Amino acid sequence: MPYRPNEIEKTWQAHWASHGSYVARIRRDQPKFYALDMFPYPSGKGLHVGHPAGYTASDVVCRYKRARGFNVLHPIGYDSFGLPAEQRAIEEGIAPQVSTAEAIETFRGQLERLGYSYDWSRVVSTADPGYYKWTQWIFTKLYARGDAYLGEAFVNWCPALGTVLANDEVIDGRSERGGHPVERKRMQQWTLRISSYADRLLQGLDGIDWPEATKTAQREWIGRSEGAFIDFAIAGRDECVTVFTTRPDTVFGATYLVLAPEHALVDGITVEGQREAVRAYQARTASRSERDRQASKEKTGVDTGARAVNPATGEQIPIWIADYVIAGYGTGAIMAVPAHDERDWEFARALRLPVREVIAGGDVASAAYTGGGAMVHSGPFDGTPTAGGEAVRAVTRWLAEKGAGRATVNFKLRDWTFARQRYWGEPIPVLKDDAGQVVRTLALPELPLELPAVDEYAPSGSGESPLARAKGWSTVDDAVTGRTLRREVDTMPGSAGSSWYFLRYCDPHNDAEFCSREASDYWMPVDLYVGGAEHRVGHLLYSRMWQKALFDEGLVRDEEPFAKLRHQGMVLAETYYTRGPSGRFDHVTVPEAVLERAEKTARVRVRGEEMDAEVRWEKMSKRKGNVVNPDDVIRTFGADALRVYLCFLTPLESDKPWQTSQLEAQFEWLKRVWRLFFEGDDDVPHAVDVEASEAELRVVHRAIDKVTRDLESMSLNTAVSALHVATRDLARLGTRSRAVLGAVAQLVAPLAPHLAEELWTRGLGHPATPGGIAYVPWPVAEARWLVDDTVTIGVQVNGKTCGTVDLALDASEDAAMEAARAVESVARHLAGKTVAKVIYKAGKILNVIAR
RNA sequence: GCGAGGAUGGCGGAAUUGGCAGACGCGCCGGACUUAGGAUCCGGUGCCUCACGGCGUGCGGGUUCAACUCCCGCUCCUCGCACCA
Repeated sequence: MPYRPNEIEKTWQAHWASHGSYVARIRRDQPKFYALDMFPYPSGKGLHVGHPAGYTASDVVCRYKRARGFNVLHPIGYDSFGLPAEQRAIEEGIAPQVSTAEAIETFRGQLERLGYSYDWSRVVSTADPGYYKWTQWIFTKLYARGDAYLGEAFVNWCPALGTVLANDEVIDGRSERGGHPVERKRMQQWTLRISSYADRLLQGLDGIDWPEATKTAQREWIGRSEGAFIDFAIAGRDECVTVFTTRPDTVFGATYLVLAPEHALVDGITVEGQREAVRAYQARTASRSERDRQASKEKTGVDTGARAVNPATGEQIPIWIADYVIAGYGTGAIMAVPAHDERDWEFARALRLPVREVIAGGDVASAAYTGGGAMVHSGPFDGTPTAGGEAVRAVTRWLAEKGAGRATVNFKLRDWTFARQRYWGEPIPVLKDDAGQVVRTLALPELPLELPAVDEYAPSGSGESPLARAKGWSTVDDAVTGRTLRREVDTMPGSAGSSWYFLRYCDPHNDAEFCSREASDYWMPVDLYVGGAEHRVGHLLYSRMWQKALFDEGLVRDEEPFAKLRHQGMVLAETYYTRGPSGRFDHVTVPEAVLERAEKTARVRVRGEEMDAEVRWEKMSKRKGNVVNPDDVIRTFGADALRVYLCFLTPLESDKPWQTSQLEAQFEWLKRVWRLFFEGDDDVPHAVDVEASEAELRVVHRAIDKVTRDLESMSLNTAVSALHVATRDLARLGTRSRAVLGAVAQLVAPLAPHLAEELWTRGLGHPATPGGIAYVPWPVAEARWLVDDTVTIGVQVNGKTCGTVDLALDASEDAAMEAARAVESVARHLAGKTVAKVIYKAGKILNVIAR
């Protein structure tokens, strides 16, 4: 019988499940290996082939590590709170608990059919009360630490829908559904003080093995900058405006101040004559969406009429408001030094404000000069060079002595708004009084605080969460305080449950603790985390913060959760665009037929009509009609072929253009592997106990060596190609050696585990053990089979290759020259010339310099 | 604008870190076997050239006996961030 993946894959999946082949236990006599996949959001649409791209890579590594004697923890679960289920609840009235449970069942089946070696006994689901009990408990810890607080935050408020929208529900300043205008509205929101971890989040990056691009993204997101606060007294008032600047050395050039329009001091300091203009400008700013603000960098602003005193010069300078100053960064106020800051320069030019040069070296009349040089027009500091930071330090010290400033470090990182006005999330375990003040958080015995059943999932219309409708739930006669209190009706964001799930996997059934120290001390940190790069500053930063908070509480040993991180590329598919109403190719379509096809264009038939289309490679998504369902692929080619294909197509981190022909090619390769082990319709095994030939040993040990090195470095595509080569060569040699074929089965096992189990047992006659081939010790490459006695090296004349020659590895230079001269093409190049010099690196190259 | 990464055949990609560029696979061309084939197998395939040979890793320089690889200067692409003081 030929290779029939559907039959053998089912058999082995059942074997692994019934024997608990991949159930992980703490074993102190073995090194541990914790491989983590970013758990999926279980959407109703099921898995698409984008998920297996990363999951396969980590599974290959896990299977390899088991064979290398590691005790592997490879869990999976579901990030099951989220908007799509909530949206379905609103639209169709289906409880998210129900639709999510269904989706999880679908996902589970699909993941099982891909042959992943997950420990299915450790599945977690963030929407499960047994799980979110601990998410809530950690929240109370954060609250106790002062890391969770009620703060004011801007939300996307849509008056027409009467609801707060998530960022991804707002497109171009309008609601995704209905296209209603969306405003920025200040609301009291639970907020996590991630900013107080900024320095540690920055420093922790130095010690972890992550893609450099991701570390850079986090560093920039955190945005540390050193500088100073400088106080500018307001003329005629007791107050002062504190600004943050990284260039205190330019303070003598500060010719005006700018406050963000939202700055708290604006109303108080604005002079009567300017009040109307200031109000109008504030209103204008509030109505402009973030997007509009970004689109136009034209400098606008209004003078408040108030004056501040420059503490360096003693001069009075105007105080303006302008939207180029961001309320949320620094102090929301700047000292403008138009001579040496491009933004200030543009503003000064647009509004005819004075420019004063205080650093020599540029022509500040024509452009801001941001380079270095000697200080000028700066009183006692004239002549001080800016190089080396001396000027900054000296001026900061001087201001500090005058009581007008101090050195500081500022971060871009803003606190994390940790509340959604939504039903489908973890209830925040807090009781408040009627004034909205927090009375207490719930204690562990009161957790989980479960979501109440509601009749209606739509937002309340007042901006409150749908939980506010559940009166019986939201009002509590509290036995602890003896008062009637109100529950928090906001829920946590999707990123809550995913910020610690990797810890719960270590001890998923623990009722007494979120995760025992014993379990986390053994399994943590994660040795390999594979997931999409889109989470580089979200989930991957939040998780690091929670880990640090838990570390501070003594609840975990490690300060960093993920020792090694790798991203997988996206799976891309061809997407067809036809002409939309605008005449441009901007309308996504799924053609009935492709009639003609060029590289980037095609002639297609859509609803019986022929038309031109553009073809682009884009990320698979349901909306674009270009998704490939793994179930369909598995039905035709098997999970093993899909796994091998995903590994082979491109390096792990590169995007993967979906090509069915390449998938088929890997299926064909697996068939060739099958035929290496079985003969004829009755599957007569080839393997016999004969001594392997030297040629066979060379092939197989070379493959062992290459595949081992490639799996270590996660170079899965080249590992597959090494196996292609070995399969081809062994087929030519007609290999029957049980030992050689055994090694082949083992090398194939991480990539195509079902096939390998079949080859190992039925093909080679090994008994089927509970653990299977994954636990058979990995073969070792013997060095003597890796080197050839003879090598083919290139022969160059004057640095240009003109032939090759086969030589003993240790051949002398004379022997090499003799052999080279015997090669006709080399002789031709040497004809009529005299050899001036010979460069010979044994086993590498022979280069003859001839004149 | 800032930051990061990249550019190798018709395509996806290799190249032990300075030593035969193009492994492996797709595609294409040709062949064997076959009643048949979505069974299987073999050969060819960077470009120019009948050939000898020449040219080739985004472009221009440089270092070197030797450069995809190192150095200098550009161009283009992709992805982030985007008035962060």
